[in-house]
Amino acid sequence: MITEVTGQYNAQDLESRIRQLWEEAQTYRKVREMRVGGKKFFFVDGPPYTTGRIHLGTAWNKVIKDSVLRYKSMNCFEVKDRAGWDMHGLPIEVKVEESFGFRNKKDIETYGVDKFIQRCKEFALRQKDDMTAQFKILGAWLDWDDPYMTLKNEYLEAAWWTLKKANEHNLLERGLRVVNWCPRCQTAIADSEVEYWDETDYSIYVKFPVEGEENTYIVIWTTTPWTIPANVAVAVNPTFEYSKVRAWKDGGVDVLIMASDLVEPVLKIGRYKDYELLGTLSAEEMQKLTYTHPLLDLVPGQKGIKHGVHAADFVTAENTGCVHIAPGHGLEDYELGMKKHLEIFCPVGGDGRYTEAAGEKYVGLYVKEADTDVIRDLEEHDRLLAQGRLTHRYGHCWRCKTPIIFIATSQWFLRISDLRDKMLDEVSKITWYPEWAGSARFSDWINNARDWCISRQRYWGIPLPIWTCQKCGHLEVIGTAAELEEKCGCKLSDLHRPDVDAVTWECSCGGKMVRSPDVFDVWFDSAVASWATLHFPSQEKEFQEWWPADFITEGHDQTRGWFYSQLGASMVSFGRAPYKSVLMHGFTLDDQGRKMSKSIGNIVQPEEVVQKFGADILRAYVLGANAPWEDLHFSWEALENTARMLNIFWNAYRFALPYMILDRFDAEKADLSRYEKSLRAEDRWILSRVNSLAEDVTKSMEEYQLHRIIRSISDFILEDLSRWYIQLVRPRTWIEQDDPDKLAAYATIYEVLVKLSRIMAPFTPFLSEAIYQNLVVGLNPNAPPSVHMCEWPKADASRIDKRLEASMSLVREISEASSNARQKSGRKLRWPVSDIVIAPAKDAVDLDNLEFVLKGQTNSKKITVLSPGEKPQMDLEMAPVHKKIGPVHKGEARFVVEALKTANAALVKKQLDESGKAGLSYEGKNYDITAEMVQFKEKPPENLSAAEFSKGFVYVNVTLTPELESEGYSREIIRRIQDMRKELDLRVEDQIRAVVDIESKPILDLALRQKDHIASEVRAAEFELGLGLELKGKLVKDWEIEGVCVRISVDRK
RNA sequence: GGGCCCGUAGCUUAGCCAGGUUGAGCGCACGGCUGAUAACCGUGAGGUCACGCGUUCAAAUCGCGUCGGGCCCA
Repeated sequence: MITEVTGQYNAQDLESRIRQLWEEAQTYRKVREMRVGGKKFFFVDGPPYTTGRIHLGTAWNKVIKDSVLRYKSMNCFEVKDRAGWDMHGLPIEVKVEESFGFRNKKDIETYGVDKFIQRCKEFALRQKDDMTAQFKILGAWLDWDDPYMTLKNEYLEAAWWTLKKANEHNLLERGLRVVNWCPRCQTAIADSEVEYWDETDYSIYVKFPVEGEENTYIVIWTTTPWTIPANVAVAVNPTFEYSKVRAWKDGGVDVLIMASDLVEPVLKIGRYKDYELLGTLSAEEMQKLTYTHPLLDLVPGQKGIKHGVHAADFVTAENTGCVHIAPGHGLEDYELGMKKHLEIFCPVGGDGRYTEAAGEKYVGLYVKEADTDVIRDLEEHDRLLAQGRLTHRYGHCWRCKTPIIFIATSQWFLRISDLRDKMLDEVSKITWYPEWAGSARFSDWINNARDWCISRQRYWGIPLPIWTCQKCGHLEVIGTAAELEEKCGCKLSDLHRPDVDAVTWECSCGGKMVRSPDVFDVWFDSAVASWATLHFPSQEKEFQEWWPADFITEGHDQTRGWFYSQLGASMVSFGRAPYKSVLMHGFTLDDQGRKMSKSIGNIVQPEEVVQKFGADILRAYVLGANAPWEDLHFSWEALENTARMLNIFWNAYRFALPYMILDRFDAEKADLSRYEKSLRAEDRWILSRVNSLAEDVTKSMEEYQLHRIIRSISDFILEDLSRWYIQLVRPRTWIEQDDPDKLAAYATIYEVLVKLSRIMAPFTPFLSEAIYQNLVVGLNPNAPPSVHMCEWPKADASRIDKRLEASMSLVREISEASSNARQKSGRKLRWPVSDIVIAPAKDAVDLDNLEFVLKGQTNSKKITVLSPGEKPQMDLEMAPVHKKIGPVHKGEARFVVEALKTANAALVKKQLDESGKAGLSYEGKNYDITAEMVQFKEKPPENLSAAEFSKGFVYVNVTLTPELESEGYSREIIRRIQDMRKELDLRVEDQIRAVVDIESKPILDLALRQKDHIASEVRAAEFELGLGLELKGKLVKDWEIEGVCVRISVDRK
């Protein structure tokens, strides 16, 4: 049985009710089970990091995922949908460190690595549970009971296995490299973990003394004075010309060498008064120079290093055109160093402090704080040409925000750069939404791909499964726990540090195999998700059946993140991309397009939105606000619009229920096929529209044009269903007997609502379910018990009638135009008009049996459609053309103009048409005019009010007749009695007693003509209409109709 | 310096891939409707579709360039 719903759409109540229903009925599990054996759809959830709180962006992300998966499931796909969690890495270490007040690695070691790891694990698991609850509130149907977690042994093995593969493919390498280094976390960090923002640093110009030339210097510039002790070379651009100048300043004279184009600005900065050019040097000649380190006496490590000049393309025409090279502290420096066989000198330790190699003056100093010491020493050595401050973008550790430094360290690398071309090839095979996400953005990123530093000198992560022999250097990469057991004969219950650190065995050379103490870069964890989630490598079956993934979707930040890391890991192990299609979505920003951040205080929590509006409204909003790949500017106002739209849908649903219940609507009556002959044109129209909607949504969904889906649905609900069909169908629901016309309307509404609930199910799953439960399960206990078990409603082509749809939209336009015309002449819609004339300009207007609809909606007695170009009889207006009248009639011109005002325009036109001239008279005098002296304009006659529509004009005849007036007054009275019924809170079927007293006799007479009609419309069993009547009953009210006082009393019978 | 995206009414946006009258919502003003009604409808004001050049019969849409914003890289 269908139950009546009362009150407004209350999303919170509805959603908690549905959530409970799903839980009790195990709906999610049953939905997934029923699709087993269907075509496979392998989705991999990009694992959110277990921060404990979801934010709007993660909410949007999961809503997209859920909508796609629900859609696929309704399309009978067997969906693989394990949720995933990214649980290792520095962010959690930092959180745990904070909770204990730890400041560095030593504190952790003192506390105990095993306990620290345990805390990290507990922390991650707790956060995961919190976040799961938040995602569930959104209605995200993923497999929350069995998610993949990067901290599980099985998952660790997937990473191990992958590294082993990389090694087999000769893509694993240990080497000295300059890496981004966080001196606080004391670990290498990936390029993608570096955050840039403005920082003010020193900007210094330094003089490097040229060997063998008195008082002569090469001038370099740097923003990192602390790297000067590590300087081993100078780079120059091979195409530049350099100058040697003698320059004077207070207290001395120097010979300086720098790029010719930069001499003047540099000397100005150095406050030199004057200079003379001594000669120029080519880059070739520059390279013959050698120089002495400016702080040679302070830095013992510099002894024995030969300092020369080298050519490098990366040198730009900025500053001095001579670049300070410290291969131990810069990426390009390092590469140049490798190429030119320079010393890789790095007198800085992992803690960011100088080592002994930097000399006793600097040892132990934190490099960022040593800048001033270095500058002072350069100054004392007379090697400082100038110093200043400069604000520029500088990299920071994304976790602890410490400015990073570059140092040369020994790390493990995957040789991704070797795979660049193959990767690009794979990228082109993937389907990207939007297309440019792959062809432009991602390809560009891959073009710049460098080798991937996968080692981190930390604790909470997947341990590197690399063991090396302490004696012979033999290297083994272990792929699984079983393999490790075999090697060492021991069994580990947990593969994390520190237990795994203790595992050793004897090398064939007799030496000891010891694990490399590093852990994986956390990006490597999620990189293996697509096979780890299939329990590979511990099981192979699932992997064979499902891999690679059909679909993934993440934000555009993942271009350099998960899209990339997955591709990299997959290339080294499988030589192909691990996913077939990618939807790249945007970021959630605030309403002004700014990032949501704590410092601005503009963060919106999804929880807050759900509390205020409910999950469905949040879902519909984020899906529909804009194209998925664009950034979403969150707006509460827009959210309210979405809420309004769904509320109207709710009202539309609610509208028919009382009538259906009253008429004992049942499964048999709901069967639309019984009414084929009784369907009205408007019924066929809305059925056509809902099927067109299914077609449109299907098409948009195939292209992941999610915003278009919500837009189509919203248009359908507001325009077609609420504003139009329900208005049309209303009077039919008031018919009292079991009339086929009424039943056909019910069946139509029923069909539309049921279909709509299915179309909306992937996007607003709660609301759809609630409506489905009532309408479908309520009538038919054998129906699928959830809307999410239904099949996706394919468009029924036999119901789609594009001609009818086109005609209806014309009818709507004409109807709007006629409202417009009525408004112009002050004729309310409640008052009928005798006729409406439609005058198309060019194309014929095809009303396709909708004349009846048009009559009803325009409240008119007759509709006339003219042929294209034809018009109703028009009044003709004339206007004088002064420019033409003046020269001919001269002094009497103004009389001609006066004459035109009173002349009959039609007659004048006739004369002009026939003879080319017309005679006018003014105060007894006659004037002749020619056609050019007058301009004619057509004007609708007084009784016709006109308005334009897309195909021409609509003319409404507003002439009143007693019949029309009588109807108008009766409708005024009906409406007021209905209003009073409402006030009395009467039920639709209740009968009343009513008395209407009208103080004006003529109007009373008009109303009396419709007395019976009024009585039946308001269900009045007793009805009096007259003058000076006694008002009796519960409710008495005075009204004013068209300036006349009307007193009405209403009471229940 | 390079790559990508974006720039449409006061605000938020659709349309752009596939060229053919810029469409909506919010807000504002006026009017209407009333058996869904703490709703709803109509009308009005408000647009150099960032700017310039080009292709074309035709450009918000395609191409080139400029400016502004964002993200990423260097």
